[in-house]
Amino acid sequence: MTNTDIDITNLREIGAFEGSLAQRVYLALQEAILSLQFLPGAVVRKGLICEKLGVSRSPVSEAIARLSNEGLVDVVPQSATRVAYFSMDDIREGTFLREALELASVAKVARDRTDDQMAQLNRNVRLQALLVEDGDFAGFYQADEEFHAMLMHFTGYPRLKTVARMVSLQVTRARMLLLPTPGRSNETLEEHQAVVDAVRDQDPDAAREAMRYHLGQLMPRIEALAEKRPDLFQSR
Amino acid sequence: MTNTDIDITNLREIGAFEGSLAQRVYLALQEAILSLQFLPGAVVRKGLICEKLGVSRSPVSEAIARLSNEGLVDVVPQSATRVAYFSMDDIREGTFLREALELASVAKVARDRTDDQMAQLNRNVRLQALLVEDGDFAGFYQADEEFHAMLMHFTGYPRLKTVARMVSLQVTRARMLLLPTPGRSNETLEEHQAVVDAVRDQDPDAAREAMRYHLGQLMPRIEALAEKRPDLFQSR
DNA sequence: CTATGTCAACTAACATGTTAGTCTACTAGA
DNA sequence: TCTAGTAGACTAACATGTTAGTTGACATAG
Repeated sequence: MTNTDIDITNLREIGAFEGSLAQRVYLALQEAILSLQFLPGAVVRKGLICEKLGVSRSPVSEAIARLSNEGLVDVVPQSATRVAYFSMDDIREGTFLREALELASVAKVARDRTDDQMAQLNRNVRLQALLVEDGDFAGFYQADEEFHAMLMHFTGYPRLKTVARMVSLQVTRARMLLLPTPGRSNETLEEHQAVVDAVRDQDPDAAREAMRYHLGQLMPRIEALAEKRPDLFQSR
Repeated sequence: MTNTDIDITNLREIGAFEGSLAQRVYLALQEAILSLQFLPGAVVRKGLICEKLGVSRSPVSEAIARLSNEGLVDVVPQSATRVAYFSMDDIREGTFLREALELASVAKVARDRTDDQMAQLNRNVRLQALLVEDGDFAGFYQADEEFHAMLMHFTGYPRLKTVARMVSLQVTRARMLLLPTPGRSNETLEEHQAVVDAVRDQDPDAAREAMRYHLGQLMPRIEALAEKRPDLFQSR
């Protein structure tokens, strides 16, 4: 049982974010949790955060309420708040929900896509190829995220991206532990290309299957990880 | 432009709910909004709610923050909070998201179902048949909700039901305006039966299609409604 | 040495006071 | 009469004070 506090120095100043104080505190905390600068089990102290960020407890409370709602922290009423442990159950569920949304999206986009959207997808994938060639992993990661965001954007449903992000936050956090695997970028790129090909052909079923295969590559790698870092996981 | 306040008398006392004060206030307000006792465009006044429910502004603020997150109210910073208007865009998006989750769920359940789960589904559908026979619309509505909740529960993913509910809150609210249509209960029952049959046969594709057809019946009826009650809708 | 009961310290939850941004209504000018 | 500017009232957002529930350490009994 870790009884450690969070390392408050790993919290970015709220000046780096936009919106209301509550929103900025929320973003700062979320970033620290997702990037594992706040480790699972660490106690989140409102007082410390207020002091560090120079705000009162109100916006911090609202931020923590949201994080709790997303399952990134566990609140014990009248007692304490801790950074949530990883849970294979949560990750599996997040993967399922994410897949459901992502498959429905790509199928719809394959049906309804415009030529302009097709051009944007092509451009993104060609960018990915360049980044792989250069060995720019960080850049590739970002282009990867953009690829998926782009598909969701093309559905015309603005909340979709937010919902997809929310349901798979635990998965996102787990991904942070995954080191770049040799050759994986190349495979990822090919999988993305297969999705784009199916969208180009306006073949919803093929697009679904290509995306399903692509997404299916993640879970086994996370499961392998759970073996290596049991300290971060919680059976409950 | 309606400038009316909400009718505070239509708010149930928080004694009727469980959990923290914030949670109870949230449930009370959500109920009033979903049941259209609070009409779109009405101004939600914190002061009035505090007075009526006998709590301070803190729990009310947290409740409103959650409702805002779900899109049931629109908050104008430093100014006012209003009950959100209906929006066909939101409803269409909610329908899409709900369908994505529901189809993935029913397909999974069709694959993995146990005999015990099958028995529960059969029992529910038989109950529905009885309620239709008796013309008990309220009871049928509830059994309908339970049917869908049951399928999601059988996936083994506990958050699924919550997420599905959240993304389709606008749809739920719109459904409240739909009066029971003669003969529709019978059709609904048949559609549910088709889903159960496919699950019984452990045929994921058939289950998906049966569910897709079933869910597809709702949207046209809501669109018809938008014509009749333009006062509740907002183009934006 | 282990189990159990008590108590003090700490925290989330709640209440209330304060600030600053927005809307509206009124006024003045065209 | 209509527009534009302005001031005042009102509200959400934020700060701070208060309450009550949980936890965990320590002592005491078995």
